[in-house]
Amino acid sequence: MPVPASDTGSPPKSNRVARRRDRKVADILAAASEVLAERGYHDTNLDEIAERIDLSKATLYHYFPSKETLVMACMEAVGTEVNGKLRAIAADRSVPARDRLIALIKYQLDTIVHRSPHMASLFRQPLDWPEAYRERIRELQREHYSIFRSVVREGVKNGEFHVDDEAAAIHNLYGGMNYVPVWLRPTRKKDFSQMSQAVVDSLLRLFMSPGAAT
Amino acid sequence: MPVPASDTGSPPKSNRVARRRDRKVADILAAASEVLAERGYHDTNLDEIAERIDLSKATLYHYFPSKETLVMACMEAVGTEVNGKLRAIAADRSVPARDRLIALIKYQLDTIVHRSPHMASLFRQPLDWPEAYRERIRELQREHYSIFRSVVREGVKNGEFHVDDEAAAIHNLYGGMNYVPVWLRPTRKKDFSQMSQAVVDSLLRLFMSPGAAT
Amino acid sequence: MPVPASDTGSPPKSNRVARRRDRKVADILAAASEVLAERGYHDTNLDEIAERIDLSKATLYHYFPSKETLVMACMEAVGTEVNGKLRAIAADRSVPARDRLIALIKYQLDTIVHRSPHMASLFRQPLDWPEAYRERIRELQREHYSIFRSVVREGVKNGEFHVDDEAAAIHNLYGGMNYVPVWLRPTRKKDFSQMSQAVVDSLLRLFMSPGAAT
Amino acid sequence: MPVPASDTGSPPKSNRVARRRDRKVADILAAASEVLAERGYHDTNLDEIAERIDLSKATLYHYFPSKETLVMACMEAVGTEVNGKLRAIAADRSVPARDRLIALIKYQLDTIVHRSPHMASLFRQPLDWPEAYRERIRELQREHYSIFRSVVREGVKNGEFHVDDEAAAIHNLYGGMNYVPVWLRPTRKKDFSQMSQAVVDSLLRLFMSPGAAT
DNA sequence: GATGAATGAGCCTTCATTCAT
DNA sequence: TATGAATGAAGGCTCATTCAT
Repeated sequence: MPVPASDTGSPPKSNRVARRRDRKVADILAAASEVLAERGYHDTNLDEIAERIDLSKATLYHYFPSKETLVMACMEAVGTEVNGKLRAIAADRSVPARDRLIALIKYQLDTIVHRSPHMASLFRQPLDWPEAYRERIRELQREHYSIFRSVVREGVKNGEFHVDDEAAAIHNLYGGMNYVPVWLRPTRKKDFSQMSQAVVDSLLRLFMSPGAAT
Repeated sequence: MPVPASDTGSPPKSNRVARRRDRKVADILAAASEVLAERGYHDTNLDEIAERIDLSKATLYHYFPSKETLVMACMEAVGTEVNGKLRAIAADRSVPARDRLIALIKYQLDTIVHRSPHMASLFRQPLDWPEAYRERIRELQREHYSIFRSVVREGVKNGEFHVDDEAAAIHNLYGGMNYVPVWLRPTRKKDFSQMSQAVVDSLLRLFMSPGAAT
Repeated sequence: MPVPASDTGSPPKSNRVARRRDRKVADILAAASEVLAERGYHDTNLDEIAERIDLSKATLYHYFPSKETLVMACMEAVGTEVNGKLRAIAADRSVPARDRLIALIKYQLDTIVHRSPHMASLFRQPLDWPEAYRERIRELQREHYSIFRSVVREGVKNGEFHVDDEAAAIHNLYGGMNYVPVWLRPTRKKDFSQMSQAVVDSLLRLFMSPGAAT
Repeated sequence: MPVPASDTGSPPKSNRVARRRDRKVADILAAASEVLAERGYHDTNLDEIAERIDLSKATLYHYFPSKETLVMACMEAVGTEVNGKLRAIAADRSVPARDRLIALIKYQLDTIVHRSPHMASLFRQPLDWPEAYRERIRELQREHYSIFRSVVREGVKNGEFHVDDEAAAIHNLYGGMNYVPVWLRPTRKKDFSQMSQAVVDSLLRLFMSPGAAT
């Protein structure tokens, strides 16, 4: 009674192995992101990541050739996921630009608050990384940025938005959206989610021409 | 004999000594701030600070009992200076709130860009420090924040500004003002100074009720 | 049924298996020798050897119980091969001792240069190995040495050679023959092959009584 | 009663400190050379060096910025000392070239045997070092080589020596002189010193035209 | 037999901090 | 006051070896 017809030599095994490996990689990435989010890049050490998933530090090197690579993988994961979600939101032209922008902002706020601002700050800090990584990060940032910009532009084009200086407006949008005073976070998560709507409303003013100041 | 009348005997010497010591402390603080601004907290080590002022690392410990203390002193210096300047601007009630707010924003933008965002990020990163320092930093931040808030409130009170949610508006003001993507800074200093006015104009919309959207 | 008469039942299979195993062992040995020759002992790791023959590192342990054993096997292979060839050359008494010595030297020079001096240096470096291996290496060296010595002795006996101190002469022969400044090798392969004849000629002087010095 | 005229401010202290430092550096160098000689480069670790002179490993970094630098310093020390001594021997033109060559060889033999062949092998192994160090090592080697060559040339010029191919002759001289089968060394130190004269005599044949072969 | 996974032990290096002078 | 010297603790990385599948 040999092997069922549906199964063939190595592929199945290879599949299983690959799946198992992928799961492990995902676990590591999750743990690493967690620690990274809690401690920031410099205070994150491989021992802690390893310990969280009950692995030896050396084993991490079975999956990632360096700390840098591991961290970069975390950023890649977060970056592509976030950009993907944002792109999906931005792409639905049946929704008014304003509403899409609101959705984008809310998603971003949620991401920042829940994934922790540390993760976000990884994208802004000039770590001494190999140029290849730097470039990839910039790429992810440009992508992220361009999603917001595209919706803003559509809004401007169809009269939903009015800006004097698009770059400045988006700069401020970015700042407001990503501003999370890390110090306060642990004790004020609730406040932030409550403030969420108010923050969004306020940010929208950046894209509306001001009325009379009385 | 330029000794203060109230002191006799050793105090005169003590005075000179104190002056000398204060100058040294100032030198150290300046060097430390410089390195901190250039490299960021984690890439700053005492050797480099000491070397810049031609001092031995061990000597630093005559003036500051720990790296934490030294860095904290830098933050204290910057924080009180900035807060002082801002307070002076905010205090002049002869100037319309709007103009004062503009001045505050511009000063803050300049500070961020010229003192380097690294210094600013020190105030946002959750270093693993003793609670006493953490509290002092929060205090400086609250002070800083309250200056902006006071001017905003005045503006609201006298009808210059209109906000739906003061906290949200100031949050966004803060974000926009402090947002400096560290990655891009070195190559885009010019852009930032050029953008300065546009950013200010855009931020002001946060405090003006939006007009008709078409 | 190509089974040897003496074996029955499982042995046939065992035979094939053994052959297969032997071939694999040979492959591994070849790869290991290659890496050893390229990188030297300390810069050779099992991963690289395994990779070259498209095998898992763990699999190496099916054939060799340790890195030491594997390296020793390489040395055994090289040692016995070289000693075998040399012995064959030395054994042909129809050839004058002098010509045989020349052939021996040339063969050794070729071996050093082509198999790389790294391989040769394995025989000279005092690796922290179990005494058993050390002893085996000494044995191979003694064997190697004795081949040269035997030809030299024959030459001395039949008047082809003249030496004052056989041991010293052979020592110097050895040194000259095995001396390959590793640093220079990659860029000077040509020089070495060109120098080959000159080196041999020079070495022969060790075995000829000097003429008048003026 | 202030300071004696002969003593001035910092220099004396600086002198003492420098002396103390120099002594320590010398101690470290000695210990490092010892370990290097016993174990070879790859099996030498900083812990052992530090331990031998009762220092913390971290302290070594007070004197040498890296393992490489420390090892290089050892080589520099040995290289310059040996070259210096050899140069002194070679320079005395009142002595026949032949006698000077004998002295050179004997000094080199002694050096190899007493400082251990490991030290010598450092000069021949292609460690993965920064090019700057590689170049310096080559320089020391060239210097060393040129000393022997210069004496040989003088000998050839004044008829003391006869060679067919100078390069080949020196190559063999080098090989014979530096050939010390490390494996055997610990047990045969005596043999080597006894053989010393015989080896020298044998090597001299490289520089004398062979007489009739009977 | 083959291999992915896991790891302990070890190594080089950094750095804030202490201390004797 | 000033500093050279010293160090413990920690961190990133490598590698031969083991083991379950």
